[in-house]
Amino acid sequence: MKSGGRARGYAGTLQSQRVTNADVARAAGVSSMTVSRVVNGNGRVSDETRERVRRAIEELGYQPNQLARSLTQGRTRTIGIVVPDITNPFFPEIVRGAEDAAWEAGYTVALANAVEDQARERAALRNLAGHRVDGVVHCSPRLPDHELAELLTSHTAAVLINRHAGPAPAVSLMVDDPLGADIAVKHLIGAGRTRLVHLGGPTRSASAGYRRSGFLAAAKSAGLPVDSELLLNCEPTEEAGYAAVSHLLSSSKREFDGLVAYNDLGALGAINAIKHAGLRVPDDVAVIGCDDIRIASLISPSLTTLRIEKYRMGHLAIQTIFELQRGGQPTDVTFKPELIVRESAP
Amino acid sequence: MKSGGRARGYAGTLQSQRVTNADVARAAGVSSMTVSRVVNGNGRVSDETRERVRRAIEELGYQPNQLARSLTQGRTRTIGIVVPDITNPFFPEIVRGAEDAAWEAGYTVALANAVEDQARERAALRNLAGHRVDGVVHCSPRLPDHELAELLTSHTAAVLINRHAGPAPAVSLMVDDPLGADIAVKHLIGAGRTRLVHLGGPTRSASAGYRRSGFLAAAKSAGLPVDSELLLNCEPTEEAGYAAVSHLLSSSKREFDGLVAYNDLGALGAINAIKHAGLRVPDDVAVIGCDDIRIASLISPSLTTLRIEKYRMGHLAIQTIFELQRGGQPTDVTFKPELIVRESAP
DNA sequence: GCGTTTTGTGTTAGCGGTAACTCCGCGCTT
DNA sequence: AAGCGCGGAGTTACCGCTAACACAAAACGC
Repeated sequence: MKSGGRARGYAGTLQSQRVTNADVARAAGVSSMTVSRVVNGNGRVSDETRERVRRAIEELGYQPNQLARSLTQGRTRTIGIVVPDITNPFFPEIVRGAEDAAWEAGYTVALANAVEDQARERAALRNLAGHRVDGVVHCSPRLPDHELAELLTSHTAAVLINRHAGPAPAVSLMVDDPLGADIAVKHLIGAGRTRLVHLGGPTRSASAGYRRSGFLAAAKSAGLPVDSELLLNCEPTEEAGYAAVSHLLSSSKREFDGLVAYNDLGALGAINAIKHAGLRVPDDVAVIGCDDIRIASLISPSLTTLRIEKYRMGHLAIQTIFELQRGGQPTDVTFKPELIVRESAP
Repeated sequence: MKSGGRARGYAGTLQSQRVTNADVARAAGVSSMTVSRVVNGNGRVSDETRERVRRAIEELGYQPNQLARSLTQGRTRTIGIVVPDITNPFFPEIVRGAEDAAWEAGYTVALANAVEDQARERAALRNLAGHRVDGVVHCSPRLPDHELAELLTSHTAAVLINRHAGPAPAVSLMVDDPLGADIAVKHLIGAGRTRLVHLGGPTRSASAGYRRSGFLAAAKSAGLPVDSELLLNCEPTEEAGYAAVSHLLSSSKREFDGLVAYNDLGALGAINAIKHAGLRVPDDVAVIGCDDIRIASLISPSLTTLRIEKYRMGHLAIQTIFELQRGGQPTDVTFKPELIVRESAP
């Protein structure tokens, strides 16, 4: 990086003084109440006056102050979204779905990254509450149950993604992890694989827990022995997956022919580690991921994975917030994962 | 997707009545001004009183209303970020960098997707202005110069990423596209490639324009003839890149041995199209992308590409906003791309 | 023609904070 | 003893907007 270009003064930008309701009123020769009525389209205003006000608004470039509006109306038309890390490709689609839904309803989205750091996650939730967001969508919360519950009580509406609400006053949008694990394990067994590795996610992630127990249950019900040394845990990244599987391969316990990963990123790391060790995917080890992020279909071998409807989850999350605002009692929703068979586990 | 789970009443969540400044004051037996002073840590308050107020805040779970605060102070401690599409892997890193920088300073981020739709981009900018964000970071704006300039005047501070400000009152953070194109073209020539395709981005994207002219200039200075039929344009997605290159391959003009893409996603599509046509990368066609998104190193063949420091751009964007707030005159900054040589163009 | 509604608009009072000023009492000069 | 400075509060007004009520003029009913 290097600096270049020219300096830019800002004198011209500092709006001499923000145009207010009252300015418009003065210009149009009416009271500010009338302006408010025109802007919000409620109350009675004669056509003639409305036109005059409209023109004044136009000329002055009046832009209602949402802060003041929110203060009187008791709602901000803003919704907070908390994600562990927006650079994890699982989340942008959720956020996009959420933003689209919010947008359709004239709402704004405030985004916070928890950064796999409980303190920041906590602070983010508090901060959003301070900003009086009308609701929060919290993706894959890492906070312990009781703390999460307490923090959510200061929000008017909350939706959790990938986490049971437990004691928390929230609606949950879940993925059917046991089902997903069952599908994955059965698929591998169907392909003749019998020694399976489970590459799990971070232990503080609830969904990592759900997926691991789903894996164990599925293996058990299929009559497959599970070697505890083949149960790994790592951060949800390619690097961590690579490291974990490399380590396993370099140990004595390198005999396995199938691997189920917590997420696609980890699966990618696993595949690279396996290749690096001179083994082939899927010939020596078949790999199944989870999430179906974009990249899954683009790598080679392309990744067999459990597809999760991320966009729809995000979209539904916002609509659920709205439903809560209306006083409705939306129920938890569980999304069924779908196995997308590609090359890594045909 | 299927519905399940239990209904959740919200009776317990609706905070009976939000705790205000005045409530705390009453509980502590002081005036609300004193509460304010304790919260903000300014003004004089005796240790004893401070302690009393602290306790009251704690007990009541008081959370200052940022709206009211913003209204009196004339700033929101919120910054808006507009991106074309958060699901394009180029942007999450920028957003993450920005959010981290904002976070460090106690700021909140409001996110808007322009969705490759000018109307929505416009509306997003207006909406953020209505929310009185203290500044906007606008990534790859697609709006025409004059309109962009006008919309930005209603913001107190603006930083553009990947776009020259032109008449707009904003600071720009740019990538040195001519340099990047030059590096890419020279690299291909160095590898003996002489017939190059340029897979450009959307025509309404400014950076697409910069990169195309950079490509043309580089080719010219290298004495390479440029066939206009080898100059393509497409949306910045894998699908579009695939389609564009497939189309080219199925036409008569299929003789080319190198390709420079507007972005990595397009490059991926191109590679898949080339493979699909029975050709090999890099043997028959060498491909160079741009951005160095995560996936670039994970696919096969791994992608040679121009690395852009996305996180740092996002981080710097926010710091530049702060600098503008302080009345500074930050200059435009140009980031130098770095060629990361991988398998697709060794 | 005189109440009664309807219509169009203004007035008032906050929403929850904080800036700016005021006020009181005490110790310290001189 | 009068004056001053200062620590530690409280008062007032206002940020920009809107809910709720008030009220005059016009339209209506019989």
